[in-house]
Amino acid sequence: MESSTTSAIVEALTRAIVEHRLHPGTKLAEQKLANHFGVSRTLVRQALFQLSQNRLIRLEPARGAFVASPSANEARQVFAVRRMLESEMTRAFARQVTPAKIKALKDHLAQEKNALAQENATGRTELLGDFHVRMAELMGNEVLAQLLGELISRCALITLMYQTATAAEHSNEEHAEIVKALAAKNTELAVRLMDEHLQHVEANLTFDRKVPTNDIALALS
Amino acid sequence: MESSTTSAIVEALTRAIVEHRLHPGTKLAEQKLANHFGVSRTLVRQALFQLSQNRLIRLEPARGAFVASPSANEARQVFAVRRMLESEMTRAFARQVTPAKIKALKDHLAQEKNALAQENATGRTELLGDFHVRMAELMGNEVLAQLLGELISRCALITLMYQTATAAEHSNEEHAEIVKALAAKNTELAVRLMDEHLQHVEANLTFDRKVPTNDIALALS
DNA sequence: TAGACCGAAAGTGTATACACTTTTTTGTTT
DNA sequence: AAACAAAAAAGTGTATACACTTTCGGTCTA
Repeated sequence: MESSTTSAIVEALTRAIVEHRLHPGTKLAEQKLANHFGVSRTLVRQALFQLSQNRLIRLEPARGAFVASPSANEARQVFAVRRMLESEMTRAFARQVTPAKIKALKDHLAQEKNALAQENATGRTELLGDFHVRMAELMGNEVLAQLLGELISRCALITLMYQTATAAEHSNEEHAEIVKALAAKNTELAVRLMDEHLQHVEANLTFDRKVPTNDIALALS
Repeated sequence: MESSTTSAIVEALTRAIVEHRLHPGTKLAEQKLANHFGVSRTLVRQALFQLSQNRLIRLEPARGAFVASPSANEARQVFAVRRMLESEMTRAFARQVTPAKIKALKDHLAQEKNALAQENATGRTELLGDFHVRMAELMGNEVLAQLLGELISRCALITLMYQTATAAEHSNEEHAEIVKALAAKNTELAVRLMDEHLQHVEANLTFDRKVPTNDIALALS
């Protein structure tokens, strides 16, 4: 419709995929997207390539782009990596914890509570993921923060698809407990809580499928 | 010169950057690259975008592509992440170790020794990095393997630039010790050795600069 | 009716064209 | 000779053109 840059297209498609307006397997034809966004295929192709790097779509040579359908197995692998990475991150965080950092995390917890009240599935999941990224940022390690962000967005599709509202609330409570342990400088408790937390999130994912629309124009409107 | 696909361009440029035929800050003009590879700018742009995702180059809007110059600070962050990730990976590996997996690692150690003898800096560094990726693969976690691969290639520029031959030999010995600890099912020893190993690698990086050529055609020839 | 074959339509992959921006060169002024 | 300005050159960003591949519909055949 209106003029858009590549990153705008990426964002629009990301939202549509992550909010399940475009469901796994849907074909994303370049010209249709180009028409919809009012740009040439050139920009659409750039956007699609970027999305394929984020694993939100998969690019098949000469066949086109399709919304990704991450497998349960991949989800398990992602969570295994997160557990490895984040338990150690928690330990490192505990070593260099300060009152200011605790405050920053508590502020985030408050935001989470807000989002939970609003019943908005997308914003909810995003903020719950951000808690983990926030920790990385507070440690001053941008590489870690970015990596974790990618990892979380990589399973966002799955998480979003299958996380229930009560599970989300549970997450918030567990985050709070982790912060409490960190504030008390109880390193090993914090590490254990983080590990268990991630196990819970993973365990709460249910791998049934729903059937959303197939129509690109409708999904993006 | 001859016809090439996008990935061929990516590889050629990667090699040139990683082997320091193209040094940090060098401008990579699209048309010049296109002429050199005998393709249109379209393919070159795709390759450049891909390289920017790998952090080997940085893309400045309307100004072009430049070979990246990773900072010492970034290198430290990358290594901090690797220590977090890989100490836990080692622990997990120890839990599910089998004779076959030990054999696979030992085979890799032999390859490393070979590469060391050949005095080839690039192949050397590549294989030393692969040891870590190999472990991830043997655990059956592709996500972990890929992530680690990215992480290692991300600091490949730095590692390659600053790692000496004796440091490389030291790495090989430390790898061997790690494998020995794993074979003996001494989990905590293996974890500690891995952590120390990464600290050693990091400590051995020296952040002085050399001054290679600036000429694209020459560097790629 | 199922399946193979053919042609049209749709779609992707690469090259090229052109507008706009940045950089370099050149000429002028102080 | 240094500083500035304007023009030219080089380069990037986006659109379009066209070749080649895949997909789809229909027809023919067993």
